Amino acid sequence: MYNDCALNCERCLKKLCARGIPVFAGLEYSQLERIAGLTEHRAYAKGDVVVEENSRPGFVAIVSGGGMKAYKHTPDGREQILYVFSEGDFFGEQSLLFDKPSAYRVAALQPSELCILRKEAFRSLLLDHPDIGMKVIEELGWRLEHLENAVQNMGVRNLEARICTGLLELAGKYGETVPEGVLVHMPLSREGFANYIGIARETASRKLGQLEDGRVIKPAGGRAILICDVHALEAAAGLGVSI
Amino acid sequence: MYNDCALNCERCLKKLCARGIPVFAGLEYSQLERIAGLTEHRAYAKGDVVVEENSRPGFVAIVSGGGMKAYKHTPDGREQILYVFSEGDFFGEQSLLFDKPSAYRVAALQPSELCILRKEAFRSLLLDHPDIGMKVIEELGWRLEHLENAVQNMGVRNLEARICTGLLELAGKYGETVPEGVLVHMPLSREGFANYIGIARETASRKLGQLEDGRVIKPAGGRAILICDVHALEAAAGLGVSI
DNA sequence: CGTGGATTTGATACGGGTCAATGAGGGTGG
DNA sequence: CCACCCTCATTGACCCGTATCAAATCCACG
Repeated sequence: MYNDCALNCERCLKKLCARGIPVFAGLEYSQLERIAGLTEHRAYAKGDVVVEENSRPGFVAIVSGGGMKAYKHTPDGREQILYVFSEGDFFGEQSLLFDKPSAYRVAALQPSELCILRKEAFRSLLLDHPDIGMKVIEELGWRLEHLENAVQNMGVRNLEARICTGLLELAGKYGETVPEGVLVHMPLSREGFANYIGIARETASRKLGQLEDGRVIKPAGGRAILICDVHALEAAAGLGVSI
Repeated sequence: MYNDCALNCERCLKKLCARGIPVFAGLEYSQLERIAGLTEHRAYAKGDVVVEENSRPGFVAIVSGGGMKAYKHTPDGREQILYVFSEGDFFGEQSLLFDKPSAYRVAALQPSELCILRKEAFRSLLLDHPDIGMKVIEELGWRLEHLENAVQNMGVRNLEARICTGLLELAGKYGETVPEGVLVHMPLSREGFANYIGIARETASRKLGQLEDGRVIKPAGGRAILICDVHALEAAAGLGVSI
């Protein structure tokens, strides 16, 4: 399932500092050292399940490398991706205050590393550092907004708007501005992307093909996509999402 | 837009006590008195808009009577209901820690009353009563779970499952057990219900008609619906939601 | 260079949206 | 007290959009 990781605390600590993990932003180096001392490090291979739906993980995990998908699945195998987590994101918020079972499964999209804080450790951190609590609440607020948008997308908006919104959303997190436009390093396969926006894999292919024909996007090797015409994409997305 | 309400604090205080508003559960009577002193009371008529999408309300509101819907709407008039708030629920969490614009509009479903706490007042309450903060986080956790389920419903589940899940969900909040089954006092019109689960009004009618034919539900006057066969409904809902 | 998985493309079916007409309440005014 | 009207809900017919099934092609990796 997972390997106790060979990463030493020093490396993790560097990461905590260097990457500016949001929930720990603003803490002193010495405080980060203390946190690093509390964390356990685990590495996962692609496909490994980190948290099972309805289980009580008992820890809060911060992604220190790679990426994770959080998804719900039906008995007939259809999966709906709720979140994509990458470096600096955390999950396991169910363990934060009261032990609620996780509403979703979390699995690694790539070989990944996690910093794990057992719930007791995280709670004691919260007591000592109210800032962290604030950051957590802020993050939950963003997560709510993300889902509120997702519900609207799936409820009342057409396929094209959903694709474009999904692309722009991922561009915001995984995109880099280059002279030709915005280069998005997609964390998800086509199938994953389809499961993220709630459409069929084939349909995602088709519509992305149309966007290519319209010179709005261009494949850029591997999973990368170059958004050539951001404005067209935003117009098609229709409302309220910008990179 | 709204009338400063003739309710006196005494009545509001009684409500705070009597209804056991979740976020204030566990507080002393004297503390509730202090809160009542901080609140402002407003009454709204059906259809009144309380918070506009993208506005910064600057307050946290607790529903003390009636009901509210929170929804997003597209330029072409389609609306997606995200939450239904009734007595004891709160909204305006965007003002909690940082002034984020509201991601949705809130409007009264019926003549309603709100207890309004300006953000400064609520923040000072949070400082004095960490319990309230915990309750707020807990509530946000439930709200996340609600949306996570909604996203799955809209993404990968068929119409019947969505209707049944929606009915069961509302039954949990607005249902009372009677000898014949569960009597649900629907807070939403047919159109509202359709907008809540993300389908067309007509389709909702049709499928509810089929459920009546199958003796699963029965109209019970006005908007009320009697669920005769809870098990059948749960089976059709398919997964994970129980009253 | 070969193999297997992922992606794209094509053809078809059908769920559910849309439009249009009818029907049921419930409040209002005569 | 009844009739009317306005709103909301139901019912039916139709058709578009998207899922599904099937096959071809691409691509990464050994």
